[in-house]
Amino acid sequence: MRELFHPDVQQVSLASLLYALGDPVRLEIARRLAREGEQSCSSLCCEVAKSTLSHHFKILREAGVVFSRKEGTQRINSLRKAELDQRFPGVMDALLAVADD
Amino acid sequence: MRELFHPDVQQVSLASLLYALGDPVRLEIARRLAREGEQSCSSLCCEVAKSTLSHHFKILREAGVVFSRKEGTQRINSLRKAELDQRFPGVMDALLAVADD
DNA sequence: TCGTTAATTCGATAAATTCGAATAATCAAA
DNA sequence: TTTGATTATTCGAATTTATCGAATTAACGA
Repeated sequence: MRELFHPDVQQVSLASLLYALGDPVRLEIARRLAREGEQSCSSLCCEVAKSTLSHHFKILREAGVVFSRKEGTQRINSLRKAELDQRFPGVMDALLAVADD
Repeated sequence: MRELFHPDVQQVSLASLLYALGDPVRLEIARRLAREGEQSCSSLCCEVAKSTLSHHFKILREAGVVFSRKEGTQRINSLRKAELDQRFPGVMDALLAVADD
């Protein structure tokens, strides 16, 4: 597995961030990473096919929402909260404070 | 022109709101409505075809972001700020405070 | 080296986006 | 009331994006 691209969050637009979070599966992933801390893709799995989940992680990663590091056969994902807070003050806190649907 | 559907904002999910705002054109429309107040579709026009703009307004409307009322041949659009604030406390304020890209 | 596990890539199908052209709705002037 | 101008929506086609299952890649451990 080659290393994955992680953008500088300063270069990410607000529209890109909202696009990444504007999907129920991706928003749920972000919420769980915020609440439960870093974890693998498979532990975050849900109702979609694993290839689709991989696609969702790619979008989250390329929007600067998550950081993924290799660990054995797994990829451990974490929310880039501090960087997002700096780039988009108050946004993630407000989003994460909204009650689940 | 028949009347348009406007959902109860209480029924709108956060993912739907973020999906609606997760497009550069639609985000710009919301920002301008917040900054400049209500206005017609055409005064908000931009780089996209008018049929595309009409589609963007439909998405914003169905996500509870904008309210559109008829006025002559125009449609006057406004941001449903108070209702959004009640449903998603702090979210719109944080988003609108982010500097333009 | 063989399995096992975890995740990505590939190829096909389904769904959404975009555009220009055509249509609809409203108003104002003749 | 009919005609023309303005504004916005709807339609149909082309492009792009999303989703799935199958195949592949990568890393580990027996």
